[in-house]
Amino acid sequence: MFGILTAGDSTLTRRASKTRRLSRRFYQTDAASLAQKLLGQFLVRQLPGGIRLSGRIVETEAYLGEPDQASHAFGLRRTARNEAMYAKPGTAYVYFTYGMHFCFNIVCGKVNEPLAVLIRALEPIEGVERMREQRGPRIPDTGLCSGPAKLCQALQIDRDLNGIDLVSDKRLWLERAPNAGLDDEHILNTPRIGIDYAGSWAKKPLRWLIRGNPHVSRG
DNA sequence: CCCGTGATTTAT
DNA sequence: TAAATCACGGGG
Repeated sequence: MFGILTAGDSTLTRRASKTRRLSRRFYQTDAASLAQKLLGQFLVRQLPGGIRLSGRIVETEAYLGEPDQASHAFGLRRTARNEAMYAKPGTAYVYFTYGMHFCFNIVCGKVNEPLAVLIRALEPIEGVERMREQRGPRIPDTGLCSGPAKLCQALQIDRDLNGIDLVSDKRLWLERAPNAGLDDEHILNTPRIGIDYAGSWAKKPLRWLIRGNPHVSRG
């Protein structure tokens, strides 16, 4: 208690973060648009004990719901697992897969319109040493959050955060970055990863990444 | 390339 | 109830 504050945890930083949090309006759009708008923005995790972790979003994928064979909500499939996809824009959809991994998505569009953006990679910014404790002591910065399950492990995102509102929750939210809103020349658009089963939808270019960024899951 | 891993979904 | 699936990651 009453310890010296580190630079990253300063009162100034925390006050600024309040005014920069992304609002409901930001998420009220289609998944492809949101996926691009998210590049360069900050994902922030507040841990119990006051530790703040954050990263800059460098890779995203859009999942388009009803018509999208790769979406958990394909054909408006609605189950206990994907219920959060039908909630309001700005809701977190966190799911568990392969018996050991979590993935984090941001719901967009409108209520009952199950659109989402998968966050696939971050450039670690705050709390890098804490992330290394979560992920492994020898992992380089470029490997800490370079995949959808890696970033969940690094930021301690699990099923407890499924369904939370990113506009108001105290544990996880997004912040507007000063220099986000990248020009097209700095963005690469490719097919999505790991959805070979999705027929013609497997080929659609619904993945976006910051060109040349070393923190992405694959070049 | 292979395979761990177990919740979730889908088929009987 | 049983079988198949899986928006992954780590190790050859």
